[in-house]
Amino acid sequence: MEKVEKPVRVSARGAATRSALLEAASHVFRTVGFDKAGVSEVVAHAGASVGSLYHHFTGKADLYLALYEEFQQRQQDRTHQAVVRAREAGESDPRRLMNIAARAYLEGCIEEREITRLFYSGDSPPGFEALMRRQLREWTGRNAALFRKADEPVDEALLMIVTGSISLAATEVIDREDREEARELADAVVERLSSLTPRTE
Amino acid sequence: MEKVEKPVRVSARGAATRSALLEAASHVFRTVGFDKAGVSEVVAHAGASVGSLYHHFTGKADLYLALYEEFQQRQQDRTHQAVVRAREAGESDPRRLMNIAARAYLEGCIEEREITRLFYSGDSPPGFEALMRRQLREWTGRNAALFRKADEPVDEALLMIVTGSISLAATEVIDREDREEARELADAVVERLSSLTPRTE
DNA sequence: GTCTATAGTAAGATAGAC
DNA sequence: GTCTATCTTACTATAGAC
Repeated sequence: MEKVEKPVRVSARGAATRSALLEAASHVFRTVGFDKAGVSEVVAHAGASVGSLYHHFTGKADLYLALYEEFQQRQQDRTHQAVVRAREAGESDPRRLMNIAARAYLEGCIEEREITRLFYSGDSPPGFEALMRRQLREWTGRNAALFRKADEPVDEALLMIVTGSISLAATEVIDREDREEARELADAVVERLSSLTPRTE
Repeated sequence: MEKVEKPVRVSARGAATRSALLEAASHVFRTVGFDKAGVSEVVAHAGASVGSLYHHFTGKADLYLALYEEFQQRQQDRTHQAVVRAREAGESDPRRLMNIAARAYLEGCIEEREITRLFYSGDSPPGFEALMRRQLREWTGRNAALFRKADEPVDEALLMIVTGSISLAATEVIDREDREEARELADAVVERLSSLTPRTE
């Protein structure tokens, strides 16, 4: 089966409107939350109209999901690059690589904490929680791959512990106003995890 | 300031209606989800009317929250009793007690997995996610108290790891159709956690 | 005090002109 | 591609019978 190319937007005006809508949605959602946010507020901030919004997106929820997809892509790039760099530096232990990826993910949350708060707030369109759970499982899958790549047996329970810990840590670090404080917390959790992971049974 | 007694419902018919509404809401929410569920569907299943609903509850969200409060109370009873029983059996190690409480919580999720799925689905009224996070922090606080009670320093990172792991484990065990399989998963995670917790640094 | 029937209201979604 | 005006849906509130 062949991958169908997504129709690339060519109109300069169209792209600008779409971009402005995303920017406005990001601002409004972060300010008043997804549920309370009105479509009219978003288009007002974007200097566009309701009809425009429904031309570029299928609705309010779609706008939210587009913001999340962009964020998720950036996060995946960050963690992927961190692992690649570590590998190039000679690291090959799957547990260490997993922790490096986890730390990079948390760093991304801290750097983009404003928008991250939105996604972890629970104020999201219906079905978003399920989407996040799927992504979390994919992440677990990629971590399992690190073990297989190193010809080590996959420690399912450990994967769940690491994944769960990082999820909770993410919600905690974005609550810290001071970024340095947030980094200390992230370091502490990852450090503690890495001090636990070497254990074999 | 004085605690005001909640007015106890005296009318037999009223109590029955309220009960029927909760039962119906539980069924409808689990079937079609909170968002998609209509107030009219709920009252139809309950054999009541919309006005009745608004007499007993402030709205659809209140109905959901009432169901959650009942669930949460049962869960707290379970974990509390598990800890009390363990203490009576001579257990005093805060790490073991924490794990016993965690296992009891997961057992409750498995026993009531249908309703638990609803609360962990993310399809909830606005603000519910924030409520769950508060409760999670309270749980962490009670675990911290176990350490203080035993005159041991509180290991913050460990608390976060245990809390995060159990949260994720909860979402996983309720997905298992087979309860025995779910119990094995719960055992594995708690087992792995307890094999890690004795570590001191 | 409890319920039925009905109206109000707000906001997301759509149609069709430009 | 963009916009204005309109529609629809479903939660919310209330009047009044029992």
